[in-house]
Amino acid sequence: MLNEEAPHLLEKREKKERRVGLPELKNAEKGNVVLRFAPNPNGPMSFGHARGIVINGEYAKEWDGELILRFDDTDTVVKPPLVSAYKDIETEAGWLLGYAPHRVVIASDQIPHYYEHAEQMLKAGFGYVCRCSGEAFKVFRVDKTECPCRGNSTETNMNLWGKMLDGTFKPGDAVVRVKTDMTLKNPALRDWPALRMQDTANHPHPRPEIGSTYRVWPLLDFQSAVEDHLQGVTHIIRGKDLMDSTRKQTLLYEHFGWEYPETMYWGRVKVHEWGGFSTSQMRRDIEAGHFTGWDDPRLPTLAALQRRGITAEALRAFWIELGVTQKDISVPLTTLFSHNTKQIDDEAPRLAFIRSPQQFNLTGEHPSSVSVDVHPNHEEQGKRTFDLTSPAIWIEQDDSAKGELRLKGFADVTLTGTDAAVQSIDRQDNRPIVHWLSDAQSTPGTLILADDGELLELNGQMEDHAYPVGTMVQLERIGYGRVLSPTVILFSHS
RNA sequence: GGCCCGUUCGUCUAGGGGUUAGGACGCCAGGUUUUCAUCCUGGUAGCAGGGGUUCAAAUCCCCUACGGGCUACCA
Repeated sequence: MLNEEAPHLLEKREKKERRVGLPELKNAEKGNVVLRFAPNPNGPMSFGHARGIVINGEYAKEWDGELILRFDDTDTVVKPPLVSAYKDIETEAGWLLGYAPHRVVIASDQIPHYYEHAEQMLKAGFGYVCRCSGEAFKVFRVDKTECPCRGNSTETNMNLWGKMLDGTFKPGDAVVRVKTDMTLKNPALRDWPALRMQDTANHPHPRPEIGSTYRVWPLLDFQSAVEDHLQGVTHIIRGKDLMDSTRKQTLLYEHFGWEYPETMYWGRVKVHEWGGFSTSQMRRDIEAGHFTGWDDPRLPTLAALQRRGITAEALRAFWIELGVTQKDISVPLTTLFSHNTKQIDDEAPRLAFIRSPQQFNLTGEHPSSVSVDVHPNHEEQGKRTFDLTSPAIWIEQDDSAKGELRLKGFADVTLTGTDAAVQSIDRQDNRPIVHWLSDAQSTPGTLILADDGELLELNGQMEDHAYPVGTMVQLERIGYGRVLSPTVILFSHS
């Protein structure tokens, strides 16, 4: 009866299930999904790029689809590509994804295709060569009036196009525009520029195989639109700053008679601990020697994060959790670190590092050696043994001020002068438990930490170990770090 | 100036007409632990503001405020 009177009351219940993971991909067909991630290779990737790779990559995996890594390297003057970045980005993408991108496309290799489509556009009459300056055209755009070039005949357009190609025109003399409608409500869409000329004689494309070969280059909206069609992209997921780009490209797709892919957008992300870093600025700062390189731990690059020991799994979990909301957000790095802790803690061997080490001499009755677990939750990882036949031990200065201490895993001691008198091997009271080292099993070492824009090198006493470079360890009572050498550890996070 | 997008616990996120508004991080309390780690248990706290539609609004509409973006011969 309820079913007849008020069916909606019964239907509601199942809608309450909470979604886990990424939202549903609209109009997706298993095995027939093509996504792409399209960075400008003007430097290695930074934290924000990871979102593009992770989100697109996860959808590709989920739908048995393909992920295209596309280098949008069509500017040689304002944001010139960095030759080494192509390879770096591809490697980093593979690391982050856990699989190699299915296809790699380099826009600068595709120029002939873009020319073909530009000519097709000119011949079909939905594009024209515009000889107005940028400033002059801005007036037309604001006033909703058509520029005189808009009325060019096909012959005129083809003639002018030829002059762009053969170098009769110089950069700034002419651009190819897509005819939309100068009265469109959104000024950003009015007869937008599709191709322009670049001074590749003085600003050759950094890829030697391209160099100064082309004078005419497509702009992002045109290049991306044509390439997405050529590659059969079905879904575009990118930042919402490109929303108007979608609208421009949709107008072009209508001219060509193509169907525009499904789109999704994410909002702007700021990381509380990092201000605004731009790839171009980082590149200048590195070249000026302000940073040690792209993997300088102070930098928000993927290389730096990887060097610090942030795992690809943690990065993926982090971005998947943020999803694809269009909200502009500001997230703390601690969220990423929390994901990372979950990834590494179970494996990370424990190690002692004594900051501001003070040496004491053990006195009183005690065993000649003591063993503690490599990992408290995993006995199978073995023991660390400290030889105590020689009395020298190390304790952190801050701890030594406390006077009465429990040396972790060993004994209760009382500090007097430079003596550490063993009072009891068993724990007798609730005095503070501190980490310590025997002089015999330790050497001077360094803990490097990136703190508030500074690179600090903390010297101290490092427990001897044979872990290979790259091992993530947990420094007792300090936090996680990555082994850079037997005596140097790069602090990761607490 | 024009146009576009957004606003749910401190932070991030789920939910998109009827929910005790769920989860994660953080924080607090307790437990395990010879690390201020990990792990477990519990607690804390939220629908930007104002109108409207509706029996019913966090959810739909309008306005305002705030945040972000585009309007480049950058991507």
